[in-house]
Amino acid sequence: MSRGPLARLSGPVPEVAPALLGMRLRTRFGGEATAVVVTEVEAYGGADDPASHAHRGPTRRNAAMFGPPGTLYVYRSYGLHWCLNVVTGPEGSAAAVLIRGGIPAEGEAVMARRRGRPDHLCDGPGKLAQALGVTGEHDGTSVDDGPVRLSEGPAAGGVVRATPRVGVGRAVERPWRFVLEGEPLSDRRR
DNA sequence: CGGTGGATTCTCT
DNA sequence: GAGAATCCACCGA
Repeated sequence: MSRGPLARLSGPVPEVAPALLGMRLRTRFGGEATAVVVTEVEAYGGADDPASHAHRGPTRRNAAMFGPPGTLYVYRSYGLHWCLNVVTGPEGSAAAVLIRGGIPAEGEAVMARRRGRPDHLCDGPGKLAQALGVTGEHDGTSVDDGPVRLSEGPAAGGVVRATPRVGVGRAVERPWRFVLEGEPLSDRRR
């Protein structure tokens, strides 16, 4: 991966994460395409980040985190939800960006069907993965040429706000959650 | 080899 | 605002 939209995946993860805001995340399964524009992300480091799944080194679950930039890392959360991350690399460093929220951009009806409701389609990491149809079977695939792809989104004009990460007790001093301000993220507190 | 708790979400009060 | 639902990787024994 050397050029194109994915080139911005290279660099320190706290800098790469906000650069993903405004990008388009798209899936297509069985002829049904869905996509969102990313509006909320969180950066996670590797061994140096006590809040990261990779903090204690490679395991079977987090193996994808150690892959090259653009690798998808999908894990199960609280036993029932899937959460989707994009590895930023460099390979072996296990840095990744958790996609926490977005705005429906394509296939909204399909997303609503998968979610079982017409609203709150992707305003949370578990909801976003469900709406896009992303599950553990996509863990380790590439957002460059896999079933889940990241591409240039609409011109991003919003202001980026940085806050502490959600649900993370350790390393609270790192404001590694980034939100595209002014977007209709409804009732999200925190 | 069993207990534990999490980068969450939904429903009900 | 609180509690339940529900899985499995990880840790301690």
